[in-house]
Amino acid sequence: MIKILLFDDNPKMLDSMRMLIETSDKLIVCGAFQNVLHAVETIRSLKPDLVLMDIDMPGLNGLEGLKQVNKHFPQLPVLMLTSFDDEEKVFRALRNGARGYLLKSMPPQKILQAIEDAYDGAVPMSDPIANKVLSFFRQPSKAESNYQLTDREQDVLKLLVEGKSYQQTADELVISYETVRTHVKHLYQKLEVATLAEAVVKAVRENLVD
Amino acid sequence: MIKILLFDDNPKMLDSMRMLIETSDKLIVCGAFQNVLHAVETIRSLKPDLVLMDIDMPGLNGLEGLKQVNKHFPQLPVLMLTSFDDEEKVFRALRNGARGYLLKSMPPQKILQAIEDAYDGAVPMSDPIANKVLSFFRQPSKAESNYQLTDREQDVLKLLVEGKSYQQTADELVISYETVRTHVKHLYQKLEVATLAEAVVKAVRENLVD
DNA sequence: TCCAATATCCCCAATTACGGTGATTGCTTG
DNA sequence: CAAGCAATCACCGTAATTGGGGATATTGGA
Repeated sequence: MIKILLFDDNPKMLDSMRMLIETSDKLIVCGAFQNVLHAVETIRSLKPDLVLMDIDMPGLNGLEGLKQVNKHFPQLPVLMLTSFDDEEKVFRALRNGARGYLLKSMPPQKILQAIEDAYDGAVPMSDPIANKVLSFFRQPSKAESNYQLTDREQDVLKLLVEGKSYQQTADELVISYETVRTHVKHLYQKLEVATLAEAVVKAVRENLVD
Repeated sequence: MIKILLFDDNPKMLDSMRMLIETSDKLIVCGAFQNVLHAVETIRSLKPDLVLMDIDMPGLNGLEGLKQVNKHFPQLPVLMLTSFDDEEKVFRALRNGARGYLLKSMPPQKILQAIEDAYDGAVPMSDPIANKVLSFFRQPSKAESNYQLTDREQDVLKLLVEGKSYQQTADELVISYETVRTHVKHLYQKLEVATLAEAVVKAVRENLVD
């Protein structure tokens, strides 16, 4: 049996979550509270296997609760549960040690599954949340957006970033040294730099290559 | 029916994946290839609903394939499939538009579920992968520098990262060209690199200077 | 069809970086 | 005090880069 501890400022939500959870024969609610004021002591005495926490609570909110819990019990998985997929809160929660992030709009069966999965080491996230996380990764890759580097120029830049010399780059791309030089000249123009060091720094900082 | 296109250099893996997938009555394999050379044309003609791609392929590898596919068909979900959870590759894949990242060690039923989920807009990731992503958020990659760079070495490195030449660096620090060279030699030893480009790339990637 | 962009290749000359082997000074620590 | 380290400087020779020219071939559009 997985012992669950609930935090949600809304008593109705607390009740319906409790009922939902107890439809599962693997899960049991070991406590349910409307605030996180005594979360740490509560956890110490109830020893839950997992915490389900609403992020939008008045007073000491879910994020603070998460931080405290994570500080004292870094191994205890905390699932955040909320009605809105506020991007800012999602990332703050993940930064502060949340094990997953669920939307209340998720189908009840999926929520139960997510709890079990989280207990088993998974990182359950509602689809919209997972996609936000994904787009977070995609965003920094603004390659080919500004500088209009050609495919070949990117090939050359990539190898130079890896520390290859012009000659090594030429060999690897099976072109002549002089051709590499030409591409480099163009790269310097486009990137508005004058040395290899500047070029590779810019490439790394702005994720121009992968 | 969800049409799946497979890419994997290992023909046995290709076969077993095909068999696995066709045990599902919602999925069908519309093509299976050992390389990604003609991925774009293949997709144009077969019109798959989802692509399953091995990331470790010789020649044109999975990452390149992913990039090409994503460039031409940004809406087409691509699931990366691999044997090893190489952190670097995981993040590159996510940056380059992968819809999810699965380990071949995942239970077959979970893989099928992951494919369906991905098609429905989810971002399936094997547990170890999801946890890597989580830890990425928790620790904003502060590579603990135990390279033991001295103050002066850091001064020099900083200026080189800014694109200065040895001579410019010497002028700026009011030391001789030869002294800069000495510091650089030490930097190369400590950072275990052999060229300026490698050194500055490492410095930027690991936040060795500010 | 012509033009622009891309990719390829070449030469010359100047500058810069690299590897190795030194040395001197001053400061810290056992 | 001796040993170690950081910081400074020097010489030699080789390798690599940069900046200035110019050239040809192919391709996809206007």
